[in-house]
Amino acid sequence: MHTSAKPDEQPFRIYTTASLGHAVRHYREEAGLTQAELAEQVGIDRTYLSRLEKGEGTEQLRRVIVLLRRLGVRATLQHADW
Amino acid sequence: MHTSAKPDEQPFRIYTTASLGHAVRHYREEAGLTQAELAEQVGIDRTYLSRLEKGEGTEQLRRVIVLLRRLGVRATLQHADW
DNA sequence: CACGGATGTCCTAAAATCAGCACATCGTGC
DNA sequence: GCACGATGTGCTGATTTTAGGACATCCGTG
Repeated sequence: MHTSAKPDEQPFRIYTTASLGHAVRHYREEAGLTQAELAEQVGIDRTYLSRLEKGEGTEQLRRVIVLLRRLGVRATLQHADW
Repeated sequence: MHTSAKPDEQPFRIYTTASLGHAVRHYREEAGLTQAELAEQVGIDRTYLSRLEKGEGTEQLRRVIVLLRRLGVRATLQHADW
């Protein structure tokens, strides 16, 4: 018990807004939150979160970042050319 | 010449819209593109890209994804809890 | 199968974003 | 210092998104 707590999970790769939605749902469920709870905690509407998870793709980045922070998820960017 | 081409770069961690802006600028410059060129290639306005790189934070995720794809950048999500 | 909680979806008004122009500023080369 | 390309920024209208309510659907559980 000195380095990592949940190391054995694959990161999600985000290609589309739909894949973002899947990831958010995964982390939300893992956190044991309902849509209503998470939405309220980050100040967005529940129906909006529902649509986001379904991948409607109209999200504003600012809201997504708040959402991820709340879920303890880190977003990283790196070269994909290999 | 068998595995990776540009392996020795640190990934960018995205905490805020400002850090996204920095990352986009980094990859754009690395690609040798001007704002006008990149903006035109992904179908957004140059002034909008300028503001995005400055971190104004009002972007829609859909546009950001197109931008990253164009720059050959991969976005990933993973647990940050450790 | 009735109930309750969670989620999906339609609709509208209200709010926020984006494009595009004009012009300012910054760097660099001459 | 001037010219020129690249970038920053204020502004406005047109477009798009979001909140919120209402209701449907789905799924466990008793």
